[in-house]
Amino acid sequence: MTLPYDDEDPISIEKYARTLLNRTLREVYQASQTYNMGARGALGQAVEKLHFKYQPNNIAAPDFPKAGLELKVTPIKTLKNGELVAKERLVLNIIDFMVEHSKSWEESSFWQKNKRLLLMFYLHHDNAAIYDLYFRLIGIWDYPEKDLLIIKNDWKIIVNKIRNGEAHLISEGDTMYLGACTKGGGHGGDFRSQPFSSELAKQRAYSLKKKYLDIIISTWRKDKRLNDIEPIVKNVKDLSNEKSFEQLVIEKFAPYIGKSPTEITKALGVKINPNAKNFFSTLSLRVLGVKTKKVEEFEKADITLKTIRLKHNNMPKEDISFPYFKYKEIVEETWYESTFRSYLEKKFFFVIYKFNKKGELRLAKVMFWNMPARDIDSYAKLVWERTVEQINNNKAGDLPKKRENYACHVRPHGRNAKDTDETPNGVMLVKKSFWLNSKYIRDQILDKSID
DNA sequence: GCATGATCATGC
DNA sequence: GCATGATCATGC
Repeated sequence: MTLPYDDEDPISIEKYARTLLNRTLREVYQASQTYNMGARGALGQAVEKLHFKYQPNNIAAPDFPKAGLELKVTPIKTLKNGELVAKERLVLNIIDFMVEHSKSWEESSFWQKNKRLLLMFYLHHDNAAIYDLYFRLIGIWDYPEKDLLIIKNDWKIIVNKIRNGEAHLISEGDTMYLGACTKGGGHGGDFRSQPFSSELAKQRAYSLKKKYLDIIISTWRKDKRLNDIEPIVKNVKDLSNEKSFEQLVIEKFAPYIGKSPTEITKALGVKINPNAKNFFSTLSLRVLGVKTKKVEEFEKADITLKTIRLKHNNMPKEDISFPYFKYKEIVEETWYESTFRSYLEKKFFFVIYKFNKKGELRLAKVMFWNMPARDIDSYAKLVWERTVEQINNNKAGDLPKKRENYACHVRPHGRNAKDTDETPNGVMLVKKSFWLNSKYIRDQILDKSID
């Protein structure tokens, strides 16, 4: 059968893909309802069959092997402020723990299949048949060289966990752009064996983080929000196989360890209002050489920059809060797919200051941190489950306290006591959220380098 | 000195 | 007006 495009030529394929831009499959193909409408991935399969005229496959090579292109059909949505963002992460191929560990980067299943993506973003609609969804952005995505260095390092982190017999301890927070997300069995229910440990590990697939997709979308749309974002890595040569992004960032702070915020400001030769509430975060941005409000790499990797001030006994002055939860929504969640768990799987960048004996603040240390998978599925899980149980038992007024759990607790988090939310039992109660305990944070950051 | 409850400041 | 991150106040 003659194809309506040249399957050896990526540009021809991209051009042909774009004929679906701002259209639906039904408009183009008068599609019947033959295919499974609701199934996940059904639209992708329909695009392969109806539009590209090939049978969906399950091979290790890209979908268009001769052109070296992997086709991905993935949803976007519009936020209340009109911004267009990815609806979810982009799930790529499943990782075969038994095989992947023996591969080099070049031979890896990720690189073999996904080195060049043909992305077709469609606008998500809750109740629409797959034939009635509109394609809004279509194009080939070539990872910028700088991104590729970070992705390559991400891949090493994932594979090293397998090599260390820790496939069961992989967390999306371990990596920056390339994640290893759970796949199958209701997300986290499908277990596989791993080569260097007898522990079963959740089946995982490579994925591109949602925030990484957001930047692809913004880039293609030339969104204004890109003006607020500036990269730390100005030049590809800033990174190498020997120097990861994290190391580069830590090096940028190294000259200022032991210095006061004022001294750092002076040394940088910048003017920042020391009374502004965002003084510390602005100072960190300037140390990183970023003049705008946001760091590109942090945005794409969904890394939260947090300033922590340690008291003289190394205890952080404050606990770390998360957004409040809605009582009626949290009881409908499962732990594994809970909002709280998704917050905990993110990476943090801690800029840690410490009060010295005279009560003066000095930069003590910077570090990237994400909550170890073990802690997430033990301490945090217990607190979350107890919280749901109490709310369900009409005891939303008595949720896990700080002394009850080593890592986290629940406490009010509204504008004031009158800022309330309705419980499943119809009672109005002050808004609450999960918090990470200062003591737990202390133990996570404690190191001989702080004294 | 810490746990707990409460509120502030900022930005959208 | 509200969400969110940051911080304060009180009492044990």
